[in-house]
Amino acid sequence: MFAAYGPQHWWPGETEAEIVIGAVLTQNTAWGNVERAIARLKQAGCLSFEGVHALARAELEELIRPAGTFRVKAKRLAAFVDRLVLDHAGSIHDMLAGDLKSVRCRLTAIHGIGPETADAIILYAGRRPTFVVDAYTKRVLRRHFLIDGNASYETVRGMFRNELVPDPPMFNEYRALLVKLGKLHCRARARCDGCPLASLPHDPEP
DNA sequence: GACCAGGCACATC
DNA sequence: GATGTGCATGGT
Repeated sequence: MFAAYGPQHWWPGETEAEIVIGAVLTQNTAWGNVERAIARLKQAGCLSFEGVHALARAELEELIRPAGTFRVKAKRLAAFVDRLVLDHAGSIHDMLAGDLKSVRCRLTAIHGIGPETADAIILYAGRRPTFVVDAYTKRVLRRHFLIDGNASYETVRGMFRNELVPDPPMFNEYRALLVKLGKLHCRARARCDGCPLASLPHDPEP
């Protein structure tokens, strides 16, 4: 995939705060809408943990509105920065330090941070070796008959963790390339009845 | 107008 | 433990 598509330059964010905020905002949301919300936060001078923490809930909601489900996501971002400030004195490095299992539990205990968002934060903001499993990853693996349709998040994550050298930059690139390929699969199937992809399992599994 | 997009929490069975 | 539903915007 790397030979075919080259580096994907993920995560598209400059700071740890921007990565975390993007990870929450992109939940069930197209990235283009997330970019617009992030641009509004930046414009308001609030694209930081302190900035988000200082905002009133209604202000935060209004700024991130383009990303959709803005009330839900404002609550989740507020929950994250609250834990960051209260438990780690506002230090993201402190929050992401310690053994990976503990860090993962710490993150998933926060309202609005599920397994995928936690792994995205750990890999892309913490640059630590955990694999992010998303719908595209499952789609690509399933269409290559590497998993079946009901494989759990942890099962798929375990495949990468057990069979690859835990190298964060490689995990970063691998997952980004899976998303790239997953999108191509999706589009190719949508417009090309005769292409070889059409013979692969449908989504969802028939 | 329907469907989907780099999920998650919550209710219910 | 498995399944269903609400959240809400913007692009196709």
